[in-house]
Amino acid sequence: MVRVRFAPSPTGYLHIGGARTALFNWMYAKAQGGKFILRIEDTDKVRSKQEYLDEIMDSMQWLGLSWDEFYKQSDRFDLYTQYAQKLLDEGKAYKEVREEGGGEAIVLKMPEKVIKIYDLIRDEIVVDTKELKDQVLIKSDGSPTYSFACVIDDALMEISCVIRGEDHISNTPKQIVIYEALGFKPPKFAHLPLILDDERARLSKRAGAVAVTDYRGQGFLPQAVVNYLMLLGWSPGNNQEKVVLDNAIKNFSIKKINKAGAAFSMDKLKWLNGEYIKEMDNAQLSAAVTPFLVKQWGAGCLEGKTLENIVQLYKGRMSTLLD
RNA sequence: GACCCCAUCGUCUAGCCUGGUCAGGACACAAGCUUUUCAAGCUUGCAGCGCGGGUUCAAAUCCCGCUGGGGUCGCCA
Repeated sequence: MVRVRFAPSPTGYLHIGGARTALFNWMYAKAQGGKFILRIEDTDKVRSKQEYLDEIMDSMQWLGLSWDEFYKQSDRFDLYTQYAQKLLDEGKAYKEVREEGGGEAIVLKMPEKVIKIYDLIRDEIVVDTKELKDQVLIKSDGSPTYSFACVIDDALMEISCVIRGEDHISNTPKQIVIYEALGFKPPKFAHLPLILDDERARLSKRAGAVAVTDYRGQGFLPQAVVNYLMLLGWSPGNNQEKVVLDNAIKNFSIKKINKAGAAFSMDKLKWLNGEYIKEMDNAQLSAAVTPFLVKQWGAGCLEGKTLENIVQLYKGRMSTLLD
């Protein structure tokens, strides 16, 4: 049974890179007849915010990425503490008193060995634990660290393949050590290439829109965003650009995902969006455009047939609903 | 800096695994057609295997090195 998850932390809005990670997980689950799990990694009590959680779920729904199961790590703190205690009892971890502020953290001893990661996209990645330090499992405030909670949840939720961004490659070996200490079998991994801006640097705010909601606000259709995102690092083959989602799912294969980072192109997204706009009928398009008109000019400025006629006129030249 | 990942047109990519098709498509760009004009549409064009060594009759494709880019080095996730 294929079980995959998307695990955002509600410390910010859902950005376009996260959205693609979610999309690939979702497509893989659909393609394999598996389950797609949304797990909120809200172990950082200070930075996690309800408004971000709402925005993340809202963005995913807008994109059509529905989940089969839902969990929040903040509901599961007892579990993490239990497993940490177990490692303590087995002598695999030790307590460490924090110099400032006090409090005891639980830290995993790093064994000496060579770790092999099996990555579906990159094949085998080998790392010597000599490169790694002992890992904090439970912070001195009692909350689990990212890696510890992540490993326990992935194991307990029986995640078959962890599909996440390439920025997580370097903490994969640390996590494998935790799996082994706990006696869990590590899942498969697939590390997605990162989405870069037009200067090939990591996507950041100055590159324009980053949040999924920004694209929504700028008049992009969810189908276009989804279509564009799946083309970043993957191709359905046979020279298709405008992809029917069901066909894409049918053709989806993790092994065909690219290894190299992909630069985000607003031009191509706009073109795709225009293509989707052209195929909408006037009534649909009028309805889609109305919220933007209301926002700009107030309610009731254009309605019914008049709007449909105008929309008909402009359909060919629009690349976003804002136009 | 250390460790890890990566490398096909400006950009996204097909091709790479199982060497032998003028390296294919798309966005952008340019020109033309069409159009009262602008878009759209159609046609055409421009443009690429980072470099150097191997292996081979033959390398974008396999191997090594270099260069370049990216990622990670938190009691953040």
